[in-house]
Amino acid sequence: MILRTYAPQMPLSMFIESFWYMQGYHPSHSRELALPDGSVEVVINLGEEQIRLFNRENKELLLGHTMICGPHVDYFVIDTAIEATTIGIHFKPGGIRMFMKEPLFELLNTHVSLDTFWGARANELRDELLAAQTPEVMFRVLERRLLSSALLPMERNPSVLYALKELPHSRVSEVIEHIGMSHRKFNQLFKEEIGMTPKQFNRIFRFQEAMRLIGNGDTIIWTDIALACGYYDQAHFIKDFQSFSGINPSDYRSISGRHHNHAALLS
DNA sequence: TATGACGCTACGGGATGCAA
DNA sequence: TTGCATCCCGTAGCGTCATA
Repeated sequence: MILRTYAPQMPLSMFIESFWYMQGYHPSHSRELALPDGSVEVVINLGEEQIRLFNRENKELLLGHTMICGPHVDYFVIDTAIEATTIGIHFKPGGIRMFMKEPLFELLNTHVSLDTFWGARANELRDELLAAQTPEVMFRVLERRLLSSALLPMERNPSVLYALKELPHSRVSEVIEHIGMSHRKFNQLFKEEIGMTPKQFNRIFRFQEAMRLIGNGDTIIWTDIALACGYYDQAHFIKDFQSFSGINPSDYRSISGRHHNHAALLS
């Protein structure tokens, strides 16, 4: 399998975590659990077949060759059999707002074809990527295309940036009080920019932190993981983990895959 | 259009039980 | 002892409505 990643330069780095390219990923399992991380991803399939996913209710979603994976607080399932060659843009929380006018909460827990928002530009981008010879050239194509389509001025809302920094270890009410907005106004702004409520973001961040610790640890003591991530105890940690992933932490540890946000489904 | 008041819901704190 | 599951209760978070 070939996997390449690239972190774009300023000013794109304010909005985008990384570009990635994957070729020849043929795992033994046919489906993969994708766990919520609160961010948005654009995925472009460079192969022939359409992108195929399944939501939490196991409902099939066929999405053509390009899609936006909206901010998720739910898990979904990827059909790995058709994911032969793909390239993607991993946005920072709320980062995609620089490239679309619509409020991000419309994309919560959804996948939509990229052309819904980008029109003909979506297919033009895919055509240009198909013509590129190497992943490095593709990354430059993405960089150039995104820079030319960004909404100006390229800057982020300071209140939302402050909240993103503080929410993981502060109460929502404290953050809102410091910003000096009414809770309703701030929640509306946060949902438009990030796609979910401040509390949902807080919980997702903690869930992500737990998965990172599980991935890094040789011997796992679940109580330690729970406390380190800010859960009151192991019981609440498990409950939260199941609500976000549909599986319990020990199962996750035994099936976690190519990335801590992905886990192989064996049946 | 923004905000205060209010009520509902979901989450967090705490306790406990069961199985391996 | 550890991991998982469930329950109860108080309250933070969030949505709705009325009002300025």
